Amino acid sequence: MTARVRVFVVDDHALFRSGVKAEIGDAVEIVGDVGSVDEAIIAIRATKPDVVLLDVHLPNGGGRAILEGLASDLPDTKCLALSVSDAADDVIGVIRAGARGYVTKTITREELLDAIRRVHAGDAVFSPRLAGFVLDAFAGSVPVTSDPDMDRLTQREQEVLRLIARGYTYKEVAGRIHVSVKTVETHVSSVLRKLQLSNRHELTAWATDRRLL
Amino acid sequence: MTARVRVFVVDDHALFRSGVKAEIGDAVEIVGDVGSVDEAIIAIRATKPDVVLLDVHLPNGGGRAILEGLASDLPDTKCLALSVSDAADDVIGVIRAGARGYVTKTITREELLDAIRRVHAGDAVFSPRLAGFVLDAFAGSVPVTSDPDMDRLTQREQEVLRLIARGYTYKEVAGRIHVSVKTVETHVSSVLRKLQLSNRHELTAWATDRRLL
DNA sequence: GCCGCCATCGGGGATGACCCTGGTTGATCC
DNA sequence: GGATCAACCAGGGTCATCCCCGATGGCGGC
Repeated sequence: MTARVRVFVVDDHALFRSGVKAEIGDAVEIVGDVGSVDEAIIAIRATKPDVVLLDVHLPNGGGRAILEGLASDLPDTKCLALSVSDAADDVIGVIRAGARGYVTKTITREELLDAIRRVHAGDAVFSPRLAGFVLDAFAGSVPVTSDPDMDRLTQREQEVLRLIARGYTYKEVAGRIHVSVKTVETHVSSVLRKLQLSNRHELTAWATDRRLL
Repeated sequence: MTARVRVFVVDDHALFRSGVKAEIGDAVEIVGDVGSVDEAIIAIRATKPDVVLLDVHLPNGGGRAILEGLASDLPDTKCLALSVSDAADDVIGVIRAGARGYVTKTITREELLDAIRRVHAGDAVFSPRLAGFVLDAFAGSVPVTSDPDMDRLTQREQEVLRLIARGYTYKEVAGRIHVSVKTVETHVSSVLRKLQLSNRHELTAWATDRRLL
């Protein structure tokens, strides 16, 4: 560790930024810290830090807005998300936007320093429990079929549901499973009633939500 | 570590399997080891190990074939890929198929034991350098898109598009933007024509695809 | 043997979706 | 001043969607 890693801190709580500086300022070089999305994009472009510690929840778009604002302008600047949240959506969203790691604020000083060094070295760092979210989302992993709602549908109803949700008309579904349009209507009715939906658009949304397509 | 982790080893080189058993057999319980895809699927179903050490390159489909063969039958069995290859395609392929980690064979005994324990605990484990591949593929799988297609739509058309894609009826859209149903029809027609779509279902799919909702 | 559930099919009807051919207004550009 | 375009609106038609009422035959439980 000849040259200290140059770190930039983005968090809307000044107290938290002070804390970070006090805790790790001796081990890394804090080149700047701001509390808003707009300031962050400008200052990060200017200082070109090695690593950005990025709060996920910020006014005006959060950490994702910064990642998207920077786009891929700074290939040598890695972003490490640092958040109180361990919600899957937050993790996946910020990783999708380009963060190279995600750790929660419960992290210790040593763990944070290690995470910063590893991200700087090109590795990806996660609080262990969070990595699973990313893998699940990535594997497109879905199936885990135990769907109580889905189980209440008959085989035929599930078949029709899938086709309808993909946007086929009743006529097309009828042709595809070789029954009359009227039969398809009956099945769709049953599906809508059982799932307490009111039309095929809600059905599409329902299916998309569960990744049944 | 009261009960030892039950580990199954799949690798087409018997010598390597012997090596693994000799190295870590004292710290974990090796419940079986085989050298082919077919044997692996049968034996893993039978022994229900906690963790499967899985070689990526095997005759007849490799580690992916085993992951797909097991599907999600064994939710409590985690697979850790163990390979000589550090090629991005290998890493991504096997993770997509459902592996919970990927380490190279250059790993030390202690690191391997740690990886096994962490995978067993539900974490995801990577040789540091490889994690980047997964993130790249994941982030890259969704282009952030500034939309040339979208730009060809007028302001009003985009507004209508968003509402239609969310499943609102023409009447509801009309009420929401305070114009007549006929006007909505006109806008929808223009949108469908400009985007070369044939109905509102395709429009929903189009919008979902670009995450405009 | 009756009852319930499933899959199949039908008539009729109300409403929605989509297309076509029109029209008016206002802003902008040359 | 004419051309162009966005935004607005209308009539009329076809087909899709979704609901109401049925019906039949099969299959399994009690």
